[in-house]
Amino acid sequence: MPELPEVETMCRGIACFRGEIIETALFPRHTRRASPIQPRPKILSSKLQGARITGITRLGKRAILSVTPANENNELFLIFEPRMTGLLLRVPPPTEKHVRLIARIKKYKHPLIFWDRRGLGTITMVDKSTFMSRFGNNALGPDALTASGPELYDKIHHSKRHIKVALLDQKILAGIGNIYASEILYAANIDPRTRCYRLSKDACARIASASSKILHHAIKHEGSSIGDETYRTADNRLGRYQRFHKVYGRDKNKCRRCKNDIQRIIQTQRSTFFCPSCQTRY
DNA sequence: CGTTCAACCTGGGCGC
DNA sequence: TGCGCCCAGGTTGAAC
Repeated sequence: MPELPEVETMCRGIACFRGEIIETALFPRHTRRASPIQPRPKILSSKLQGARITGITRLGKRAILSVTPANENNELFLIFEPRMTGLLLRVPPPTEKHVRLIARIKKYKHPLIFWDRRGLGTITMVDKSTFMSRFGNNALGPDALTASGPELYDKIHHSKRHIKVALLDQKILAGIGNIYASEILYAANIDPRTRCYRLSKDACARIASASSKILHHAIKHEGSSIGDETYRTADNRLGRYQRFHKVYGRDKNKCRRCKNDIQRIIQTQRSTFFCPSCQTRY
């Protein structure tokens, strides 16, 4: 679910907790352990108890809380990876059933909650050096909100992959997922099946600029909420950017620009939406 | 080497 | 109604 705009909105929604102290951290049910570096709930609880939240930032599609444990000076990083259905909430969750973390915050009536229906999301904690090696510039491309055309061109001009598939690769640009990849390519007038090496510097500049524009616009409208058990803001409201989608989920509808049919195709097992007449293939 | 694919999960929607 | 199947915003590591 959450891509860059949704995770950015979550981070802004819980920004009030910056500087505050975590009283207790409970893990009421299993949270998937996707990596051996992921500390067990017991360890997480003890590190978080009494810790101060010193920063709340987004890195690609992850939300990062910088925390300083009660009896330590070193800063640790608590990393939330929502994947498909994870939410960070500061109000009561949609159901109690899928609550994965309850962090009581001093001075606040409601705790910080990580809620995840499908349970594919992860919560991990690392020190600074592990953070840099796992999530630094080698592991992640430049942020899709601010990346430039030349940066994108450098990353992809040698590649045979379809541009849509490359945009989903977090090492190329960080933050783009399946919804915004389709929307960005529509805005840049580029067919998602175009091979990367065929894209000119100018075309890469159009993609970078469309990426920045669309993601900023989506943040302004607090992300995209589609379907029922869907993305919510930290105070449990729906996002509104789905109203602005030009192609995603609009197959069998008409292109708003040219009135031809929007098409849905499958690329590496995932849906891509585009307008064959507005988006040119190079 | 670059690229693709199955697996990780739950639950809603659909056809029979 | 109910069952089985398909599908969904992401990431990873194994397989090709």
